[in-house]
Amino acid sequence: MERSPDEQAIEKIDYAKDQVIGAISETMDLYGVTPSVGKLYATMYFKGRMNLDEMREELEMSKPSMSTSVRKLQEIDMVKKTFQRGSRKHTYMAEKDFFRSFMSFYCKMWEREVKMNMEAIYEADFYLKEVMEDQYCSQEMRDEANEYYQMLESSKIYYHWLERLVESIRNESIFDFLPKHE
Amino acid sequence: MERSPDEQAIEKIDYAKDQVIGAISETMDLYGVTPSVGKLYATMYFKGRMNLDEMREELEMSKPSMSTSVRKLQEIDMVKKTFQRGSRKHTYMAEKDFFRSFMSFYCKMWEREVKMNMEAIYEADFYLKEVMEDQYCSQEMRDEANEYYQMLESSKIYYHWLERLVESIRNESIFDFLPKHE
DNA sequence: CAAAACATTAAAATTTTATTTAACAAATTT
DNA sequence: AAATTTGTTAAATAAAATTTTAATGTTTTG
Repeated sequence: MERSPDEQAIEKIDYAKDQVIGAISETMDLYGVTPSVGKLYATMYFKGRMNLDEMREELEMSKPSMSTSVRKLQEIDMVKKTFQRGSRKHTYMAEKDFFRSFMSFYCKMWEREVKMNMEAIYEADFYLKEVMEDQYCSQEMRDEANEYYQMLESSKIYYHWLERLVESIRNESIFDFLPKHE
Repeated sequence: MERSPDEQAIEKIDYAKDQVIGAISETMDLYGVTPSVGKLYATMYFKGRMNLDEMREELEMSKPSMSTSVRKLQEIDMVKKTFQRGSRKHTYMAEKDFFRSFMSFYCKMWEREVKMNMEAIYEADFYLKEVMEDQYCSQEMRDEANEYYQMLESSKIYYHWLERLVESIRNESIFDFLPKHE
């Protein structure tokens, strides 16, 4: 069975793409997505823009599944909705700049981590202080409260650092420290 | 029903701890662990060292469950095995320095991301180059191969940057740029 | 070295999460 | 405005992951 040079080329290109698609979707668990969502992103990475039917055909999955997957990808800014006139189908495009995905994702996540934990700490601080300052408590109780208070106090250093890390990513000053091109 | 100052203090301290435990375990999805693993870590965070039976009692779960949870936490360096003589039970201690957990976890993950994707890219490059240099292929094929090649080429910039980010965390030069204490 | 204590693995059960089919809603075109 | 196309939600199913009970292995102690 003879194959033309172009037919061989198609095979090679597909193989090349599959390698990269596999690696991307496998490492995308870091971004908290399932393998199939990862595979969708990686597939879109090699395509211009896609509508839901094209995704469904490419991944051989149902349309509602594509709908939810693409929304998850939009939430973490890895896919953008594109406005294509002419067709009335919604079209989407993968964010191809990994720096942007990185920046957007980790900033969001780390901000959430800081916010939730700081709120909890402030609440906890209030009650721990009450115990620490309560003259009618035993010394043991006040010591225990103080111990936890100090732990939380030192964890604040980390959360503030994380806040500044996010800031340095948002304002891109991180790239002064670590340039994109070395 | 009268409660003594110490009884009230216990309640307050427990409430304070629960706030923080809730926040930590809720945000620990970032570290790719389930809520119950997160809750175990957060619980251990407030205890000195614990053995499996103490964990089981505290979280009201089975022992094998604690065994697997604690192993997961060890894998991401958030829990260390401690050697306690006297008792023959294994004891474990939570890593309380969030900087260390951060550094260890993200370095490992990002290194894995770089390694897997770079390997895939090198493999892909090989086949894409073959197509690009094949004189018998149509121009369209060669162009397509080249297009993908360029995409991968530019993604390498990101992976190399990630590599340097990991390095700066490992050698702690990141803290020259962003000191722990601002 | 046998018995006891503890931890881990294996299998089963439960729960959760992902996916699909089917129904519904929204929008566009005729 | 009716009909058609498209997208999303809801309910049902399937798949995967977590948790438990039961069995096994390992270490320590008497």
